[in-house]
Amino acid sequence: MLQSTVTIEQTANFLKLLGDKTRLTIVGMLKQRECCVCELQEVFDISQPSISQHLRKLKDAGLVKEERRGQWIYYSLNPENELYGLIDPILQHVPDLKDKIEIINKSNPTLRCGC
Amino acid sequence: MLQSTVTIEQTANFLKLLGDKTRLTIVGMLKQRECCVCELQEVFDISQPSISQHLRKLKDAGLVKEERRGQWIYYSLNPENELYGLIDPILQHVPDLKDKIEIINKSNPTLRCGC
DNA sequence: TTAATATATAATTATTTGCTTATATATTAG
DNA sequence: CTAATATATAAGCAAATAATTATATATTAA
Repeated sequence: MLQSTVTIEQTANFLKLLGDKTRLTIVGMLKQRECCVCELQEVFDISQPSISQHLRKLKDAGLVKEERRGQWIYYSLNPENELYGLIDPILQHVPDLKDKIEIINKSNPTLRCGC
Repeated sequence: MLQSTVTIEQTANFLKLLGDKTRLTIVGMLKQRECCVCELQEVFDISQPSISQHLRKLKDAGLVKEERRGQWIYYSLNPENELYGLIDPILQHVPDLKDKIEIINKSNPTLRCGC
C-alpha cells in the first residue's frame, strides 16, 4: 500500500482526536455499526450535548458521516478519510466493544413502544 | 499476534500523547535513531525546556527510555511499551523524517570542535 | 576550583478542552 | 396546531496543555 500524503500535523491532529476516551469508544462502536445520538447516550455517562459535541469534532475532521433518517441522525465512519486505515490497527489494541453494542441493542432507544 | 490487554483509556492516553506535532515528530525521529536533547533542539523552533518537557511526558508514559552518556542524555524508543506496535502503522502515514535526521547529522551538536 | 555546556525543574501564562446548563431547531404523533 | 422527542448550538467554567523565562543540577574542560 502506498504511503498517504498526509502531513505530520494532520496525523497528530487525527491522533489527538482519537486521544479521548469517549471519542475513541464512539469510533470503536461505529466500526461495528452506525449509531444515533440517543443510542450512544445509553453507553456514556455524559450529557447529550457533550456527545453531540464529540460527534461534531469527529465530523469536522471528516472521520464520521451523518445521515438523518426521520427523527434520528445516524452517524457512521467515513472510509474516505485519508487516515481511516489507521483505525483498525488502533482498535486491535483495544478490548472489544461488543458489550456496548449489546447495551444499545437491548435498550433499543429508537423503538419507543413495543406495540 | 495476540490482542494486547490495554484498556481503551490507556490507548486513548497513548494517542493523546502522540497527538501533538512535536511529540509525534520526536517519536518518528527516535524510530530512526536515538537522539539527545541538543540534537532535537536543532530541529524544533521551541525552547529547550519545552523539548525536555515533551520528553518527560513520553518517558512518564514508558514510551521512551533515557541513558546518560557523559554530558548528554540520549533518548530512544522503548520497545517494551505495550502499545509500541502502534508506532509503525502510525508512522507509515507520515512523511519521512530523514530530512530532520539529516539536519542533526550535519550540524552535529555533540561535536563542539573539529580539532 | 571555575567556567562552560547539557539538561531538568519550577513558576507563570495564554490557549484549548471537555463538560455543564439553557435554549433553539427539526421531526413526528396526536 | 400542539406536545413530545431527537439533536444541535450557545454560553460559561474548571481543568489540562504547551509554551515561556528563570533557575537548579550534573558533567566536562581548563
